[in-house]
This record gives sequence, structure tokens and C-alpha cells, in this order.
Amino acid sequence: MENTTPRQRARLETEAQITRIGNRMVDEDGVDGLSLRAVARELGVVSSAVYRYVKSRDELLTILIRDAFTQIAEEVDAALAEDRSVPSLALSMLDWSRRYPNRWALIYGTPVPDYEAPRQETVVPGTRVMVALTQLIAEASTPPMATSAPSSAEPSRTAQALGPLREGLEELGIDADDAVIMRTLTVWVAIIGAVNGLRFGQFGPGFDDVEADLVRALIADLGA
Amino acid sequence: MENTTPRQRARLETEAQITRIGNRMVDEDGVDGLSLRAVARELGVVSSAVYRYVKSRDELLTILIRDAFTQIAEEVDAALAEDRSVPSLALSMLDWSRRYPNRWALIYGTPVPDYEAPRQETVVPGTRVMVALTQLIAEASTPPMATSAPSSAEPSRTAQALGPLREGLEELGIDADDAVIMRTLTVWVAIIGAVNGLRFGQFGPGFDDVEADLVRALIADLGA
DNA sequence: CACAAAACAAGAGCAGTGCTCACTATTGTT
DNA sequence: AACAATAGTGAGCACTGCTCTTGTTTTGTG
Repeated sequence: MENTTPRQRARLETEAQITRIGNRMVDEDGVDGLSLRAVARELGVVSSAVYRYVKSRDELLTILIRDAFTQIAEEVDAALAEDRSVPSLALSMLDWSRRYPNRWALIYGTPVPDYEAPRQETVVPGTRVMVALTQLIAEASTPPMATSAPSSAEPSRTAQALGPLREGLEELGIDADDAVIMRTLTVWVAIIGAVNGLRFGQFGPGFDDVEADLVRALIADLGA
Repeated sequence: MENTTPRQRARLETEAQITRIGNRMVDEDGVDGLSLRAVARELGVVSSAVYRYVKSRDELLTILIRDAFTQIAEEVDAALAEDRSVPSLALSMLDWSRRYPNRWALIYGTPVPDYEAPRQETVVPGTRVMVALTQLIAEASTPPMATSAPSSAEPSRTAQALGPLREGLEELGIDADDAVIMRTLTVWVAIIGAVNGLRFGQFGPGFDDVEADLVRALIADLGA
């Protein structure tokens, strides 16, 4: 009852090796350093041969992107298992971004031009962390006092603006009220913005030793 | 007493044309669509000739980045002249990002690989908007009640984390206290994170008509 | 076991990139 | 008119993604 022939095994092994090499290339030289020709070279094979395994460079990119999303989600989940809090989530993201800056850029930086990630392939892994944050915020918010007192001047505009997000969450089986969604969005964009700023050097130099403290202070300032 | 010879005039004109073409190429095809060979083609000249005007593709990129920083800063300044408020700043950034998404990506997205923007060339234009935000926040914060009551458990850690930012501001002649810097950072990363998310499609589809409302709601939620 | 079918690999080739180098026009100044 | 600075040429190198044709190897099946 062996349902994997040696051929299939070899194929899977080669595919795994390609993504391994691809990940290493992204880690070393960024997304622009990802070259199928170089992969072929490293595999000891002629360039056209790798097209047996991946349809195009973009397809390999999709694989790497999905991998990266999954990897950071696993790490965040692990961190939350030990300390279920917003700082824990943010700091584990920051930590991952420090270890894999180019993979971070791959998923949270400028999208690769002319390349649209197939939503069905990446939406679920790509939203795991944000979903986790939503649930965290939902737990922390006391259900009764849902709508906050101030800034209730234009509720419909805000509610409408949050529409697409709410729908996205519903598709994933999450049912959060607008206050939670709003809060989640705020915290989320702040975290992503902060880590991007640090990773991309937009705040200038000198942050290397204080990154975690900065993120901690940010979360505190957000009141989360 | 003409201090510009026709030759110099021609040179400047050509340089201006190159950056014009370069900007257009970035607008149309993103940073990867920027090709010196294509620029040469459009100039009706052989490819190596453009190297008389720009030392390398990276140098042209630096020019375009400086341009983009300057352009968005001008627009923000104009918006603030009419309505001096944080939403005004954020919404004018958002608006600019919608009109020039690829230029936005150029300055606030993933940095171009292997390319380090010469700080001296880009630091001043690159920080104008953030400086404007700092001053806005400083004006709004009542000087006496500087340090906010809560989250004063670890003041030195936060102060130290904000150190590099404070130094950067001092170099630009700005002298803000830590509470203002902290608040500025929070609002800044939230704005950048939100616009990036919208521009890069990280929130999924369906936001086109509600982007401004979303940013407004975000600023409101931040209490700015 | 023999054989067709499927999978894999090779190698040449196309169109494009950044960049360099030696060489020739063109232009402005002495 | 002679000379030097500047502008432009065209060939060439090393690289990219990707395709197509040819040959080889492995595999499942009659």
C-alpha cells in the first residue's frame, strides 16, 4: 500500500529543494536575487529543466510568499500560546522580521510588480495573524460597552468604511462588531507600519538595540 | 552676464527630460519598469549615451526618490495651509498615494535592493512630512501636562527607545519632548501602515470608495 | 518481457537588462 | 583655423526569464 512511487518522491524532494534554495536566495539578496537560472545552476541542472517543477518565477514567488505567511503565523501562534497579549503578538512579529527581513519585505512590503498573488492560494495563510489579533482584541473588549462614547458623530460612514474588512472576516468565520474591527485595524496598521519603518530604515539609524522597546512603547501608547 | 551657456541649457533640459521620462516609467510600470535603455530609446539616442547624464540607474532612482519626497511634502504643506490638522495631513498623503501609487511605493515601500539612498541627498526632503506632523502634534499638546498619567511604569526604556528619533529631530532643529515624539511616532506609523495596506492591497478588495473614510476613522480612533 | 507513454533533461535561441570601452562627431573657446 | 571639452555611436560582456526542439531515462502496462 505504498502510495508514493520513487518518482513522486524524487519530484517532491526536488520541489522542496527548489523552495529551499529560493528561500535562501531571498534571504541573501532579496526578492530580486531570486533567479531561476541560479536555482538551476545550484541544482546542477540546465536552466530550462527547472521549468518542469515550477511554471515560472512568479509561481515560485507565490510558493515562497505562502511559506513566509505560514511561518510567521506559526511563530505568532507559538508566542500567543505562552503569553496571550497584543505586545506578545507584536514582538513576535518584530522578532521574525529581524531574522528574516527579506521575507518580511516579501509579504508586507511593496508587492512584486506585474504579479498578483492568487488570492485563493495566499488569503488564508496571509490573514492568520490579523485574525489572531482580531480575536485578541475581541477578548479584551468587554461586550456590553461596545461602541465607545466619543467620535460617534458619523457612525454610518465608519461602519461603511469597515465593510470590506467585516466581510473578509465573515468569510473566515469571524463575527466581530465594528468597535473591535476598528480597534484591530488601528493596532494592526500601527504594528505593520512600525516594523516596516524599522526594517526599511525609514526612521534612520540607531534603532537596532531599542526596537523591541519602541514597539512596546507604541503598543502602550495605543492603549492596547 | 549670461551665466548659462546654450550647452549648459541643453544639458539641463536633457536631464529634466530624463527625470520626466523616468517618473513616467515608474508611474506606468513601477520601479522595475525603469530602464535606462528604454529612456535612451525614448530620447532617440543610443543606450550608452544616457550614461553621460546619469551615472547609473541607481542614481536616476535617487533623483526620482528625492522628487517624490519633495512632491508629497509640497502637497501636504498646501493641505495644511488650508486646514492645519492631523486628518488633513493624513488625507493629503492618502490622496497623493492614490494618484501616484508607484511613487508612493518608491518612498514608503520596500527599499530598492542593493541600493542605499544617500542620506545626505534624501534625508531632508524625506523627513519633511514627518517633521510637519511632529509640529502639528506639538501644537495640539498642552505643554504643562506633558507626560501622560498611565503607562509611566518604565520611563527610561521608552525614553531610550525614542532616542534616535529625538536626535534626528534635533539635527533638523526640532526640539520636542518625549510625549510629543511618542505620539507622533504612533500616528505616523498608523498612517503609513494604513496607506501601505490600502495601496498594496493587503486588506483585500473593496476599499476603493471608502479609503478616505477609513483613514478618517483611523485618526479618530487614535484620538488625534 | 517488450514497448509505448510519460517524465526529465539538454541545449540552442529570443528578447530584454545594466554597464563599459574605444571610437567618432559635434560644439565652443582660444 | 587649431584644439579641447562634450555628446553620441556601436560593439560587447554578463546576466535575466522563458520557449522550443531534441534526446534520454524511467515507468506502467499489454
